[in-house]
Amino acid sequence: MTSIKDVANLAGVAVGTVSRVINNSGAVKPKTRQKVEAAIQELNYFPNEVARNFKMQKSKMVALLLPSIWNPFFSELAYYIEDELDREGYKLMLCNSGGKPEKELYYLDMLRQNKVAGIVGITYNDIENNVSNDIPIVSIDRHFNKKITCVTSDNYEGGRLALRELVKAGARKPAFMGSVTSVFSETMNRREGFIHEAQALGVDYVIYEKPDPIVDNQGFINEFLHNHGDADGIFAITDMLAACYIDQASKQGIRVPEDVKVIGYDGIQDNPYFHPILSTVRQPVEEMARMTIRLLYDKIEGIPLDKQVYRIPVVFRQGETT
Amino acid sequence: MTSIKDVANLAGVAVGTVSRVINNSGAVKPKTRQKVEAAIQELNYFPNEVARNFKMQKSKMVALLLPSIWNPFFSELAYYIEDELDREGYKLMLCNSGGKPEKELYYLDMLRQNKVAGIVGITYNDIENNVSNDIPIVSIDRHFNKKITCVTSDNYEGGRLALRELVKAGARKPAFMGSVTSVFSETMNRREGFIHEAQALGVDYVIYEKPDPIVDNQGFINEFLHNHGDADGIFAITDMLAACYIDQASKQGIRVPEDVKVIGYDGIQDNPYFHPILSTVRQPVEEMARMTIRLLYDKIEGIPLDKQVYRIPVVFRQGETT
DNA sequence: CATCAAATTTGAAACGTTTCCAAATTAACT
DNA sequence: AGTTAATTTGGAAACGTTTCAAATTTGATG
Repeated sequence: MTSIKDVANLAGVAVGTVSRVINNSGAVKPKTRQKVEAAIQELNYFPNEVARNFKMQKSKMVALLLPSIWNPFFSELAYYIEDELDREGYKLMLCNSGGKPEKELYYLDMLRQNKVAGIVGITYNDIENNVSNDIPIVSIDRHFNKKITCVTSDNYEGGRLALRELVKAGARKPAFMGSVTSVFSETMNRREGFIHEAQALGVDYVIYEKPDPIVDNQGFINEFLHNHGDADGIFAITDMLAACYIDQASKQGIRVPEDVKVIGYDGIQDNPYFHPILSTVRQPVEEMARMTIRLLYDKIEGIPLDKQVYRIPVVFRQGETT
Repeated sequence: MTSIKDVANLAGVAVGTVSRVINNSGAVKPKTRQKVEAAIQELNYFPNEVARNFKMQKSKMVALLLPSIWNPFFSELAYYIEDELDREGYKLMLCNSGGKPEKELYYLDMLRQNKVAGIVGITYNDIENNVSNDIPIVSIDRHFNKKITCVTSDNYEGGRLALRELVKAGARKPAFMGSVTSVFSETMNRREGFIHEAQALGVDYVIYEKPDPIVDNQGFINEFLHNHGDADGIFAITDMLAACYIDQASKQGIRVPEDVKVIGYDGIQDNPYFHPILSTVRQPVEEMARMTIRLLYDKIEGIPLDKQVYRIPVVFRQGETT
């Protein structure tokens, strides 16, 4: 492989000079620059990025650690994250943890060994103590501590919004359906918003939860239908759960939205060719992704951030289920 | 950062010895090994992977170059590819090209500079000439030349299968709906299989194509409906197109499957909560992903492959649209 | 205990950059 | 032209690892 040394020889200059030409650093006489550039052309030389990373002790690689890229919400997020990273010449490394704590730690270790510039983490367990201080992290939807900045949709307002929309659509006894998430998860606030708004409006409501992650959605939903057949509105903590509910409910002859109104959360239906089109609280995925990366840039450059948690407004998107 | 030298000092041995302990290469006396391991423990040392990559002039990084991870077919593929890579300690770098030739070339250049171990490419234009020989590539669904091995579903059989299923479901005049793909694209064979099977069975058929990629699906479909209102079976080249057709057709009062039978290709509906559940030719995504990576491993290790194109059987999956 | 082969260890070179100081050249004034 | 200041260039050191030839230790054998 042709190296900077070959270029220097051919151009009749020192390696340092070639380096300065390549990086536009330091002063170089126009004539010298020309010679060097000619040599680069002739040898079809391109800098060895690996050597550079090594020398600089840092790389332009950012890792995205999430449960599964297969999940449509995450794949949309990953799309925008990669796009935003590319704008500054950063590269994206993808790590599927499956939500398993041991795999999350395994990847965290690996990323440290590989000296990535930063990490975007969507993790299931508390990684606060397993993370070295010298690698910037921004997490999505998980708030651990000062060290790890968090970007999230405004879950609390989302919960309130969902409750209001259910009531507006005619529900008299709305139910929250979801999982008991860890105290670190910001998604917990969806439930809080729901509850507080129900109380503020004086509406009767139901809370139904299962440990996270829910493995047996169907069983969970059937149990709910058995115990709370009187609920006439559902706020499901994710679109997937909402869709699953509708599927199960229809098997029992329950019609949506005639008998029960349903609202999900996420807004994963990008191409609304499939039905029912969910009424949902749409997360501003693109904005979240870009903000995450820009905050990560700040951390990489050592710029102090003014907040620990950045909440981005959500909007209600009307579908066919309310 | 603590380096191999610190470990060597603490353990009272030479750096070479530490290296041999870490890599299990060469002979090391048990007693020495113990001393070294103790030192590693005490210093909490872990090898600098970047330095290693540099010295070895290769990394365990594989790039996945595709139009958009947002596309559910690709995100499933990416999931399995990452999983298979991780089994051998390889890492995945994700590159969204948007299907734009210039972006594909830009990424290819970048990957070369970064000395990735290999590339999985799902590209829109012919990258044959823009790729150096020293970096192994396996492509999915695109067959350029000897240099680039191709993994694909058995598109030809998939086309035949779709035609047969449409006829079996009662269609008298089935239509193929898709895009005129480049000659390099293996997906072209879906059309060929469709045509040949129709001819073999003596069935009347329609071929309707638009340049790839189709930007205005709706316009394309409406044009089709206008020109070929008599077609009573549709084989759409992707599930997305099938779903879009059904959506448009229903707006014109056409019922599926009563009036028209529809079959897609891909099998993207992993969680069939949404309707209609498409009848489709399911690509064996997991198998394709794993085979792709194993072939890439062979290429990385210089093992010659016996074929240029590896075709994996498809199956028909009955949904609600036939 | 002397010898020799095998096993183990040492330490320097190399990988391709960037960076920094010193040296050399050029430019700007008297 | 001579002096000084500013600009440009040269080249070595350093980053953390692996590898390899040479040196040393070990252990068996006579």
